[in-house]
Amino acid sequence: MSKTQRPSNARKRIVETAEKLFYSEGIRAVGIDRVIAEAWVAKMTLYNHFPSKDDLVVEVLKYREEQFNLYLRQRMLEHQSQGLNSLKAFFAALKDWFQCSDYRGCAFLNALAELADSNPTATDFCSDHKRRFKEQLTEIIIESAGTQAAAVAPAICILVEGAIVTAVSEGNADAAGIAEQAAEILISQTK
Amino acid sequence: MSKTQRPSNARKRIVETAEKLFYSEGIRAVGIDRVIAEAWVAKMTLYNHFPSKDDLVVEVLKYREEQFNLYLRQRMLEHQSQGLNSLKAFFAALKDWFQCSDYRGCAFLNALAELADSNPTATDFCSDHKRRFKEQLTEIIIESAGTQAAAVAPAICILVEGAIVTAVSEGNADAAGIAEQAAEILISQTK
DNA sequence: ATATCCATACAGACCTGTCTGTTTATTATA
DNA sequence: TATAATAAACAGACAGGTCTGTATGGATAT
Repeated sequence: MSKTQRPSNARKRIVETAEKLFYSEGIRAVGIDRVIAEAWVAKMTLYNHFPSKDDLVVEVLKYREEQFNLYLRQRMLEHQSQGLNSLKAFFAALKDWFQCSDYRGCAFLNALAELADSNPTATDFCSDHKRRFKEQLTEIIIESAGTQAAAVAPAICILVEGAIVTAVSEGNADAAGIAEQAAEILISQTK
Repeated sequence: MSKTQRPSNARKRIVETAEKLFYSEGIRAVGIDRVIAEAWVAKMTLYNHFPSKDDLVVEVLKYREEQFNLYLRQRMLEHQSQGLNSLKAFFAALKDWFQCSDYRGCAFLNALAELADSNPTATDFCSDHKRRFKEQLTEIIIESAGTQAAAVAPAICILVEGAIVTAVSEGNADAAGIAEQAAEILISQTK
């Protein structure tokens, strides 16, 4: 435990800056020098907090998961307060995300794509994230459509993953609405 | 046009080797030296055929599309000869693909993820590929389920994209069957 | 005899990670 | 309250390696 600033200010700046750069330009495309320059931090400060870039990447992914969950939850609450059930609110939040100017798909799928086997801790975390995301989405489905709807939860999760990547390749947010309509049809089949 | 070997043997080896390495380890993760070493080619031979690595990447993606189309078509024909209609044959071929030992998702989505804006020609080609893929799949859907099924073609395309990435993050081919079931439900709704 | 290909060295930039030493700010002690 | 000790961050040079791309010269084959 440090005695000066407990959650070190520099460390926070490093993670936030790296998250932004890694997501927007790619992990391999961004060097340590870029991170320390834009975080206004000395190189040794970074290496005092993180043993290596690979370790920084893992911390950045953990931070990204937290921030992403916060973002999605907050957007969902917004839409739920306007009368949408939790599943509709989820898809509305998904569309909000797709429409962000800096949207570049799922950070964890991107990391899986570019890191391959070079950073197993990071890629394992990405797979774990996807499992957690699937569980959360399944709960949302059950909450707004009943337990019998759990039968189509895996299919809806696949729809959501497909919408995420389609929004990237097509450059628009149309996939959110299409996936939502399909999800509703699948759910209606379980009743 | 060269007068010795028209479709130069060295060029072919370069593209095939680069395709294999880029797909399995990532484009940025593989340097030119790796490519020339494993292709048994001199560095100048590579740079005589391709002005830069970015240009090689584009050629590799074009080659990948050809090879992928050949693979999928061939697998589909195999399954169609066993009595499956074209859509069922498509999903069976998709599952075959997922089960390849070297499966690492869609090369074009992976390239979009790691190249970002650093190679616009390549990323444009990836988006174009996805558009072509969507058109082909739509034709398959119409062929095996009728023109009215075209209404759910965009949703089925999203299911397929989702299955492709889910097969990566989950490390198995289950998503193929789940996506297929969902696609059948969506199609049955159009009748 | 012309073009392709091979082998190798090289330039210059960039990469991760280390080292040294200075500054700053908080904490402990006199 | 003044001072010493401690810890964190800063600045910047540096090592060793890898990257892309170029240059040179010799081998091979049509």
